Amino acid sequence: MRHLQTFLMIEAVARAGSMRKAAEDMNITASALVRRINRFEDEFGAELFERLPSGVRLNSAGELLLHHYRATRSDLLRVQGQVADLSGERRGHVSIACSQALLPYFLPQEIARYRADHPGVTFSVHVRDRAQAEQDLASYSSDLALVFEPVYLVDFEVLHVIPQPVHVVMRADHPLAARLEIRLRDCLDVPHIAPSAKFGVRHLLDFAARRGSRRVSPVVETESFDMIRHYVRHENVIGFQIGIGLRDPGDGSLVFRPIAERDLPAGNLILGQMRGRALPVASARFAVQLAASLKDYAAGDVVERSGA
Amino acid sequence: MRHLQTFLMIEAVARAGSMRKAAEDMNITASALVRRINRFEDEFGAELFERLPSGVRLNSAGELLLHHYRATRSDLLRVQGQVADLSGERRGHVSIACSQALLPYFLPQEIARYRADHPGVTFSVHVRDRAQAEQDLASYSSDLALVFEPVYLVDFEVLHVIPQPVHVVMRADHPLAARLEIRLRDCLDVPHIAPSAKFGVRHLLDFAARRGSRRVSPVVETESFDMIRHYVRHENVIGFQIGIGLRDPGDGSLVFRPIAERDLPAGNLILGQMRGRALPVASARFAVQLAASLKDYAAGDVVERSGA
DNA sequence: GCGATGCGGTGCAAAAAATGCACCGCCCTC
DNA sequence: GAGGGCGGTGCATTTTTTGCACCGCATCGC
Repeated sequence: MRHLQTFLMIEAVARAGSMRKAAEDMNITASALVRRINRFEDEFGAELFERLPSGVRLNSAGELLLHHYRATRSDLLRVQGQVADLSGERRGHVSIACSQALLPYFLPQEIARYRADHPGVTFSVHVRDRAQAEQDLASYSSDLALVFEPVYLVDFEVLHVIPQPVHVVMRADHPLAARLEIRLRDCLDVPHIAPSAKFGVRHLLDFAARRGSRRVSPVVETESFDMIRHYVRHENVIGFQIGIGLRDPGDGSLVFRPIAERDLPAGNLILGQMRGRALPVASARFAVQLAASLKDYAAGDVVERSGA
Repeated sequence: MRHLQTFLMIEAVARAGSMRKAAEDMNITASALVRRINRFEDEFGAELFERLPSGVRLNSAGELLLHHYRATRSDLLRVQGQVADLSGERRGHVSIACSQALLPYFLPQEIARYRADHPGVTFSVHVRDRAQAEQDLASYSSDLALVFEPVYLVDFEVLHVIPQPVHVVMRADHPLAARLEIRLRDCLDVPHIAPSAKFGVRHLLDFAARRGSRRVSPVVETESFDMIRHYVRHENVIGFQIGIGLRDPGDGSLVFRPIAERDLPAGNLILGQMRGRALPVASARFAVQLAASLKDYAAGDVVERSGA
């Protein structure tokens, strides 16, 4: 859409912090960009940037305008999708911010299933921790968020919730693998690899450990759950992950066990959107499918998938 | 704002029903307009108009887009107002759709009071019946609506309500003027002038009359309450109006009396906006003032103003 | 202390986009 | 079947936008 080009430039300048850098990003000369910005500021009736010696920075007017622009752009895309939809094309785009646990099994399966019915719909999947996911929604960067234990900002609107107990991941020959029930203290007594503090799983572990006057002290701390799943094969430590991110590899090499609920209450896996926003048709429909699948998952498949 | 010019043209075409007429309205040639529309349709990915031999008409894609555009424009104006506000200018514009009863006394007084504090704020006052007022909100033509007995569409969000009994308006020498209490049947027994069916006052009268197996049969029916107030001076009939639209002229020539509540329950005067919409600062503040004034009015001044 | 560097901004000419004019084919009306 | 109104198009013109060269200014590094 051509009429929003000036806004694209404003956004680029805000991101780059400098008109010249932004001009390079947009493949135009600095002078052209400077004049567009200045002309728009004149028409708009207020400056959007503070001019600093080292460049420019959005002022509050600019922040307000940028937010308006993002809302406008997102709404226009929604309308465009709606129009394509009513002409029977079933086109559209879904952008979703999600926690890492969804990446290996759940989300690929869901996206593939959706695309089987609607091949014209494309997807963006953004891996975000729980705080970033909500920022993504607020800035219209993502339509949907599927996150474990979100921070719950005011603009987060919950579409569906399922409980997710934290599981222990370990090799089949780990001493704890034989236990029928795994207590939190057992986990903390043996060497463990854990995600860093910004993730929901770690947050729950830290909280529960403090309650028992213990501390989570991982031998390896990482931001990648993939790393966790693979590391336990190399050194015989235990890792942590929520059930939906785990599936039996089939060769019996890895074992998952939920941690006793009295020690560590299950966290929530939450599907949400930005409060009050009208989603594009494709995103709205995908959200419905996700909610249904989550419901099925919570109802039936937990045992099968978390068993050894 | 320049970047929305194409939308202005689309709106003009939709209104005119013909590209050539719209081009004249916009003071450009038909060819320029045709090409802008066609180019936009290409970029957008769908036609916005049905091409008929006699001209063009919006299709559903066009309707969707036009709604998006109106929302966008209104939001941009809101942002502009907010920015002006944070620079301390207190500029802005308030557009309000209201029933006729508010025109003679209440609204002028409120607007003047608001403008005394904020001289930079301008107003548009649109006289609308109760159905039109809600359409105005839905199409972003008005920020606020102050209407008697609205039809209550889904997108109408109530900000404040006060009850308004229907009053009888008559010359001081009318036989009913001497009564302490006026019954509905008394009104229907004597010649009367009444507003037409689309107004709330008439709606209440019709409903109550039917309940008593009577009919409202006015000697004059009009769309103007001004007409009603003045006509009763020339022929000795009774008229109807809600209290807020009446004030004693001071010379004792006219008399107002509420109709007995057991015959005709009081209607509601409602201040509202479009559901979920973020109002411009000026409109939001004016709405707060209106709500406060309505509350005061309902609490205290009714007796004084409706008395002879 | 003093160039060197990077910043936003400006004058001017070239390039690109939008517009106006004349005109086409079409359909309906009279 | 002629006339008028409709949307649409080729082409020259006008308007707008862009690129290039350059300015004044502040900062940083030596």
